Amino acid sequence: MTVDGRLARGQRTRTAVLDAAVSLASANGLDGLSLGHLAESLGVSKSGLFAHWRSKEELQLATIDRAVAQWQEQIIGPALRAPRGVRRIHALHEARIDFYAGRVLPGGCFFATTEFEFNARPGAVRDRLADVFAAWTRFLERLVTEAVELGELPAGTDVALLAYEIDAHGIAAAMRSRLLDPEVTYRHARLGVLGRLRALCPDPALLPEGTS
Amino acid sequence: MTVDGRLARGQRTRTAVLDAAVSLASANGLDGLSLGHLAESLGVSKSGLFAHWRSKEELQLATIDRAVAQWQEQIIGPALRAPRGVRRIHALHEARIDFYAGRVLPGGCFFATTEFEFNARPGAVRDRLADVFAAWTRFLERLVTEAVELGELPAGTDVALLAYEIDAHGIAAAMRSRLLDPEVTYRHARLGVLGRLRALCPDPALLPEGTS
DNA sequence: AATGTATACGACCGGTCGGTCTTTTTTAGT
DNA sequence: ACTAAAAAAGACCGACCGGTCGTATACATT
Repeated sequence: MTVDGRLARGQRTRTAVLDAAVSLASANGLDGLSLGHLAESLGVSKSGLFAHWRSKEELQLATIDRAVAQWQEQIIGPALRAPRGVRRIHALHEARIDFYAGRVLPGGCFFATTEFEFNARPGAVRDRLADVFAAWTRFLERLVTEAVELGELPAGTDVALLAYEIDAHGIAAAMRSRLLDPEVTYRHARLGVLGRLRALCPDPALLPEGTS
Repeated sequence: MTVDGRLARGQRTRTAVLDAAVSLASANGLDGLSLGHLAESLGVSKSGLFAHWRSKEELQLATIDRAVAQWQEQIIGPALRAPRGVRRIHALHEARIDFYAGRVLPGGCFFATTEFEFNARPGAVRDRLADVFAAWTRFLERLVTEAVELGELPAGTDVALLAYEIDAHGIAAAMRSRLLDPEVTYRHARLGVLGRLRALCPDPALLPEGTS
């Protein structure tokens, strides 16, 4: 342990370091995350980080895992408390928008940023990101499939396409943090998926009011 | 001039360098574009680049301008050859998709990549990118406004929102080059905007067949 | 062919990066 | 209070970055 208990061994402090890493990486990217800057922002020497993670890549992987955990706690969790079907899809989407709308730091979604960085760079980080995205896609498709099975969406719904649309709308909302009108971005994110669901769902009472 | 005439002064070779810069920057980002790598890929010494551009930032700005020129030649131009209204909007969207679908290099859209990089980094490059995006948004909104004025879209259409949707669909198509199913990406990009226009346009004969 | 000039090149500079190593400080046990 | 173990700190390394400079070379003119 350290003098002031700010960091060092122990799971609690480890996640504190990773939370800072997620925050910095969301703004500057997982590569742009300099170990020196990270250490400085934590009030720690750079070499101290190497006591807990052997290399930068290992810290990057741990950072991804931490971001996934945050994602599950703050987005997946609330969505699963809504009833199955289109209401759960809608709740998930709202949770995503709230999650990013509440962010003070620029850079938008951690995963959108890192995806751009490692898109064309093979390696362990890219593989991990691919796994995360595959799981996220499967989760979205499962939610859409459930809504179809409940009769809340038409039987012929293109599950993969609708899941992609839901995802893409949220990504677009997260990525344009500065250069475009944030009010339009917000309207697009809120109304895009909602309007799509309302157009497909035969029971309008399941979704709140709103036009797209 | 050089021995083999591959580059050096003259507008033609200058644009050749910038085309290579656009290509590399699309994959690795405008910052990740190392002057050493760019020079090596062109068979030129790094210092030779500084004879034509004083600094990396100046070359980055020139690269942006070159990408804009490519954009106008290959996307804006074909779209303007289509009749005003929803058909022009659709033609523009098709040209974008074809443009990126034909790319062999990964990384997707040059502007999407660079936007992520310079989103939160003030400077001349960010300002230039902001200008490009503002002009692009104005162009899209003008196309939508024209379609409304022609009666091909409802009078109450939310121009800014629809323009944003058209843009976001294309961005989403360009960005997910590796980690997600490209076939779904393509379907989403093709059918998303088309379905949106068909839902809004009272005259279905103006648009090709297709479901979303 | 000789010469003057423009130009491309290799070497080099300061700075930052990820990563290692040695030293110093702090903690825990007796 | 003394010692041993653990850990944080800081100096340091090689590699790479953007950028500069002196030099060698190839061209154009006469």
